[in-house]
Amino acid sequence: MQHSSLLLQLSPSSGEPIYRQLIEQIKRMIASGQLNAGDYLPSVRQLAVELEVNPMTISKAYGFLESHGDVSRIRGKGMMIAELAHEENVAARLQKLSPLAEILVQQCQQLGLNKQQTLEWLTHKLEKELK
Amino acid sequence: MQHSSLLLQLSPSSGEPIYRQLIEQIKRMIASGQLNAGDYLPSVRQLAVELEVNPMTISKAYGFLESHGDVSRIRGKGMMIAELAHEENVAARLQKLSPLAEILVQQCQQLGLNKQQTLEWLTHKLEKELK
Amino acid sequence: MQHSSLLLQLSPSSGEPIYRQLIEQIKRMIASGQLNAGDYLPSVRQLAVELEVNPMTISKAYGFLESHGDVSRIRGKGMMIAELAHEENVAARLQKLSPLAEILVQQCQQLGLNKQQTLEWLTHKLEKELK
Amino acid sequence: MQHSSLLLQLSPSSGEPIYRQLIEQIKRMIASGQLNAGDYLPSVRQLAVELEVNPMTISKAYGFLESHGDVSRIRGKGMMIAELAHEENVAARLQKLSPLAEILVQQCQQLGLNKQQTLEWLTHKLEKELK
DNA sequence: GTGGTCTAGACCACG
DNA sequence: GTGGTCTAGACCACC
Repeated sequence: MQHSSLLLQLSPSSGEPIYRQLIEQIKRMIASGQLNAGDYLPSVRQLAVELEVNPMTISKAYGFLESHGDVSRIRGKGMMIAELAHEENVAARLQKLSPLAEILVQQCQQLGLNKQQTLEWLTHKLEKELK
Repeated sequence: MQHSSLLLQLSPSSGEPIYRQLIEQIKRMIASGQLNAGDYLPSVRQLAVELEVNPMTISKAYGFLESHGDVSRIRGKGMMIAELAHEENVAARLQKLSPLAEILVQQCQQLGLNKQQTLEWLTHKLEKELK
Repeated sequence: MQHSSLLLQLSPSSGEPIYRQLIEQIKRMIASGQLNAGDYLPSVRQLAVELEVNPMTISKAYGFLESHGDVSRIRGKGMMIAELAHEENVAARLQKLSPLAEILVQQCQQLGLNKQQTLEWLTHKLEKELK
Repeated sequence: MQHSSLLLQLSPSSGEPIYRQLIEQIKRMIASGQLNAGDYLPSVRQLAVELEVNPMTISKAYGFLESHGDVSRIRGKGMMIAELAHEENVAARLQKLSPLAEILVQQCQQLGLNKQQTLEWLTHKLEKELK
C-alpha cells in the first residue's frame, strides 16, 4: 500500500497548469507500475503541503483522474488506483513518449542538427539521470 | 531572399499558444542558419493564410521577435532578419534542446524506463526523420 | 411483527448518501402504513448484510429516525416504530411527492416537452410497476 | 445567435452541487433544441452575475461541458454549442426523464399509492406549469 | 480522518 | 472582451 511521497516534480512557471502536470505524472506512474491497483494516492491535504500548492489544485487533478477512471474515490479513505488501471508493458510505455519525440524531431530540424549530433548529446544527458 | 513558406508546424490544440510556437520555431531557424540576416519573413497576411491562423496572431509573434531584436521591421518591405542575429555553433544549438531533455528524463523516470530502452527507441524515431 | 426484508432499494452511486436514502424510504413506508406502530425494523446487522452496506451507515440512519421520533430504541429488542408515527391520508402522502413534481416540471420545460407527451409516457411507466 | 439569459433555475441548497445543476440543465436545453449548434452560452462573468454565484462555479460547469464535447471554447469569443450536439427527437428526450421516473415509482410504492391516484395528481401539477 | 464545493479576489493568456 | 488558473480560507458530508 502506497500512501505517501510520490516522485512528483512541479514546474509552477512552465505554463503547463499545475493540475495538468499532476494528472500526467500520476498517469505515467500508473502505467509504469510505480503505482498499482489498490494503492492509495497521498491525501489531498498531505500532497498540498508537500508540493506547496493549494489543496484545491490537488483536488482538481484528483477529480480529473477519477472522472477518467484512473482512480476511485473511497469514502473516508481517499483515492485508490482503480482496478482496471493496469501496468503497461515497455513498448506501450515508450509509446507514451511519442508526443515528446515529435517535438524533439521538429526542434532538431529547425536547429539544423543531424541525427548523430543529437543522439550523442541525448545519451550524455540520459546517462547522468537514468540507469 | 527568403520570403515564403517556412517549415513551420503548428499544433493549435497543444495548449502552447500559437504565437509562442511561432516565436520559438522562427528563433530556432535563425539559430541554425536556415534563416539568415537579411532574409525576409513571410508577410503577416501570407503566413496567416498558409497556417490558417488569425493575422493578429502572426503579428503578435512578429512584434515579439522585433522587440527582442531578432528581426527588424522595414517600412514598406516587411520583417527582416536582424544583422546581429548570428548563426550559433552546434554546441550552442544543442544547448537549446536542454529544456526538452529535462522533460524527457522526468517522463522516463515516471514511466520506469531505463537509458538503453529509451535510446534505442529514440534512435529509431530520429532515423525516420533526420539524416 | 415486521422484522425482516423491507422493500428497500439503494443507489450507492447516486450522490444521495446511503443513510439518507434509508431514512427517506423508511419514513415513506411508515406514512403509507407499510410499517405500523409496534413493528420492528430489521436489526442493524441484518440489514447491513442484506443491503451490503457498512453497519455504521444503517446505524446512522436509525439514529436519525430515533432522534426525530419516528422509531424508539427498545433495549435488547431493536428499533420499534413509534406510537406517534401515524398513518397519513392519501392527500398528505401525495403531498410528499411535491419536490419530485417540481423537478419533473423543470426538466420537462428544459427538454421542450409538453404536458400531453409527458403524461402519456409517465402513464406507460407507472403501469408497468404500480397497480 | 443566443448569448444571454437562459431559463436556468438553481437550487443552491438542494445538495446537488450548483455546477452539476448547470451542466444537466444546459445539456437538456441542447437536447431540446433551445440551444443550437453555433449558439453561444452566456459568458462566465455574465452568468455569474445573473445567477449570483461565483464565476469559478460557472467556469467549472463550462469546463465539464467542454471536456464532454457538448460545447467548444472559442478563443476570445466564448463557449459555443458544438456542431455534433444535435437536437434529439421527442422520444429520446422523454428517455432522459427515466431516472426521475424510477424514483417516482419507488416513492409511490413506499407511500402505498396506486397508479390512478398518482396520475391524477401529476396531471394537476403539470397543468399548472406546462402547456 | 477523507474528498467536495463554494467564495472572493487576483493574475494570466488570448484576440 | 473572453476563459483559465491559482490562492486562502471556509463549510459540508461521509466514514
